[in-house]
Amino acid sequence: MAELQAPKGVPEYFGPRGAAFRAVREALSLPPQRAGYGYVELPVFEDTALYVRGVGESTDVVAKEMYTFEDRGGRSLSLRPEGTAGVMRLAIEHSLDRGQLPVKVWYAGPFFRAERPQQGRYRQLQQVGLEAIGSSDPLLDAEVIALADEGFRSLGLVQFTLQLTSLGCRECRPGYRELLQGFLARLDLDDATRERAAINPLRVLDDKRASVQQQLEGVPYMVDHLCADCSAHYDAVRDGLRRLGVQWTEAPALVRGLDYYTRTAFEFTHHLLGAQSGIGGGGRYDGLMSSLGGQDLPGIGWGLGTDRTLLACDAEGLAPGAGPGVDVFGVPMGDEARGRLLELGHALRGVGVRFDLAFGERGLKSAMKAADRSGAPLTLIVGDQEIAAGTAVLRDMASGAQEQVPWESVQPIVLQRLDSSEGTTT
RNA sequence: GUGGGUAUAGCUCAGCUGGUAGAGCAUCGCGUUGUGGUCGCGAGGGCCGCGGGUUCAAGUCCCGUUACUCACCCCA
Repeated sequence: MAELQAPKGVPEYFGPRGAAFRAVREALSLPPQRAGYGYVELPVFEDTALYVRGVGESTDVVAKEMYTFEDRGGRSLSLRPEGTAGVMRLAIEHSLDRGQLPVKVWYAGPFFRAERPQQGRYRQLQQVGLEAIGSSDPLLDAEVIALADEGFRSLGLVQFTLQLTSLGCRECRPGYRELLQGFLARLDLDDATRERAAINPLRVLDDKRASVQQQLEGVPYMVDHLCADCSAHYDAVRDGLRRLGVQWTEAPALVRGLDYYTRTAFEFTHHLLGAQSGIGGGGRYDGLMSSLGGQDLPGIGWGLGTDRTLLACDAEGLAPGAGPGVDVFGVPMGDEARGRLLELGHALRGVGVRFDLAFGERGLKSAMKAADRSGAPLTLIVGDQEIAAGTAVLRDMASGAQEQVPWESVQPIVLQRLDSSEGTTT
């Protein structure tokens, strides 16, 4: 056991796993990029008050899962537990809300929650997120949802469901909330649940315990008590999803852990993941910006779990980012050959060929072994004979076929071979 | 925060009723001259998580502790 270990609950990715992780992140962030979302790089920590006001004081995320600390100036800071609040702050601070609307941004990176770790639940979790601020068009909701769906599908995932509901607005939610609290008050619940029912009654709906679920028979749902506007909005969202060919399941008991959600709320659930099955989720947050001191602009967004999406890929037998890391591997015999291959490789990289080289003084055999392990389809072998003849040996690793190539024509020939074997990537 | 499980080689694990440690994979080398993947041979690598106890003797039994892990809670 190593003396120094990574902090508890922090996943690390390296080797093929690192490639897979990166591939997942890219796949999830590609749809937003193609839809005109701009990249934002956000701070990893913010003023604690931002999360208390934005995410909600009563949420578990803020109440007991934040990494909060004081800096040297006595300011209370917190590692970001989610991304939306930070984007709102950035948009307000830099007056993005005064410009072209909607403001569409995406981001990716680590978030932090001090939870007890388990499969798919980490203290440092990775997300790809997106926010669209300044439009309440229900078709935007549909598009936002479709962009998430597209990301998952582009990885080859199919064993997941989109759960969809509407959480109402400040007009219809209070009435429903009272109705629900009235219902919950008559149930036999433990203290903790009773308290939750008082603070955020919606939360009780997705309690997984059978003892609670049995009693929820006949509970009123928000979707059945939407005001006319919310109801029309929800209909239009569903219509948009139909146009985009996105399938969903009505999930009236769906609850989001963050307080700011209004109207459209959704979650992507993977069927093969066990307890931590949510691979992404989001929704509308029409009152959030004004509550943080900005204009009263509506917004919608999502966060997709990069770690969990990778686990979902595992579960479905998918291997994102697999394949060789380089196209050509250099096998030198002798110092002069190594130096020449270093130069040649540099030039090859310049035209987009991925190249690696057997560094160090090693024998041909061992260098060939390294070439094999690199996965490169082509190997360039150079020794004294080749130097004398002004050539290099180009070996096709799959077939074992070798050819003498004039030094000056190595580059075009390599490009041609890579092109014809079509196994190239960027 | 609440419950359960597991800690032995880099990785995956075996080690039955206590007798001072094994396999597969991986790594490195060899199988003669400048050729990888297959095959054969060999080598390196372990305070058996940590601390205490029982015993002539503990990887093995008991207690504690720490870490990991799964589930609840919560969420990505």
